[in-house]
Amino acid sequence: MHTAIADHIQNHIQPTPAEMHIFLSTLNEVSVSRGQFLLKPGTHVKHEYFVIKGCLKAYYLDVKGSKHILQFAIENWWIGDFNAFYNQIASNLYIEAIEDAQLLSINYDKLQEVYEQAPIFERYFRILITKAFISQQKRILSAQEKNTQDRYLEFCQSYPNIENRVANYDVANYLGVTPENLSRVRKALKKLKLS
Amino acid sequence: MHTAIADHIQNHIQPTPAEMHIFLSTLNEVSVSRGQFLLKPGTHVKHEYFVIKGCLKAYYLDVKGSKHILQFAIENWWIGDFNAFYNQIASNLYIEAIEDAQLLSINYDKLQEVYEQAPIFERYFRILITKAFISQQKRILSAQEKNTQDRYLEFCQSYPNIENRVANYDVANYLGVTPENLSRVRKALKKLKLS
DNA sequence: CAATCTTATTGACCTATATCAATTAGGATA
DNA sequence: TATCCTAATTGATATAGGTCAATAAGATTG
Repeated sequence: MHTAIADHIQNHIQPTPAEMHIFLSTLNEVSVSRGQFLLKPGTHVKHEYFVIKGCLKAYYLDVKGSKHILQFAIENWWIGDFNAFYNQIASNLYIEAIEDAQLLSINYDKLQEVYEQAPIFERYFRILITKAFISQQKRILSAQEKNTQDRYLEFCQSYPNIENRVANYDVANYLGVTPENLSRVRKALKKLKLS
Repeated sequence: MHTAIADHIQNHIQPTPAEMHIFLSTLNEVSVSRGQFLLKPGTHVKHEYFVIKGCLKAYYLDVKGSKHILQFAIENWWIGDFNAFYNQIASNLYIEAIEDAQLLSINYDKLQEVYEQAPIFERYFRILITKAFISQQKRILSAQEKNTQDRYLEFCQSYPNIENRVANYDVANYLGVTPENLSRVRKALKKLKLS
């Protein structure tokens, strides 16, 4: 039942069976249907989530009320409001299911206990956050040095088949451009492919 | 001599004196003068650096040869090519001293030993990278939702007094805008202050 | 299979920022 | 202090992408 996350863990660290058990026994199963929210702004963030099945997005609304997508998550990704979770403050994110989703949640207090009892999991999360940091850095750079077309192509490569799972307006939003602009870029790309 | 970093560590974790000793004894002192490089592209990255004194910038050149600044570092900041260090691959960054600088370096292999002998330091770096991740996320969002003027004001707040230590063209570069644009923004802000 | 609702596309126009080219202002150096 | 040299500013113009409004194309539902 927890094989997906056990595999994910073993791809990053080598815990003993006892340590693995300590971690896995803290997890809880959660399901959300398409359109439902795992988290809304103002909530005290007690959990982070590992995606077993489905697709979700994390976003917030800025002062002008515009939406900004921070992250998509599909199978084998962690999703959450890392800032609010880490600092144990109220969330300012929405996490919404784009498809019906099954997840595993980890509770903040229980995670602190895991860190005491099985410190190897400090390493697991250190590695995950390091990877997230690096890929986020690439996102900043990409936004600075590339135009919409190149960023869209890059996005399609790093999230393969995502086009079929995520609406174009959400992709546009993630890239920080308007749906209209993305539409024109996609049109230009189609033309290129044909010729 | 190592009090600055010992303080920094103690602000994040509570190691035993023995653990602290293990960590501190792996550090080496490094000095670079203004204009000199701590790291250049193509180098195998063996170290990350903690700034005791001075100011540095980390940047890279994109395919068109344009420069992009990823990070400034001043006293009590860590700086390095985290991607290359973590993955133990060749760097693609320049790290250059903007002021004469004194640093402490930590070696990759020695850090792995520290992790084995004093696992509490997994936590130290997990916390640091988490904070870096969060502040980087704010940088992405800021670039998406704000114009140059608001981003410049935000920058001045998060790096206080940096104006006196960093050239405007480097600030502009960090913000992802041209020096000309930043100059106009600064002019507009001066007018506002006067009236 | 209509009717309705949502998403995507297209067109016309606008704006923030980039680009290119001078010019000015400060620091460093002789 | 005069001379360089680099950084900052200013002006004129170009452009990618935004905004607003109108269709068109898919989905979804009764």
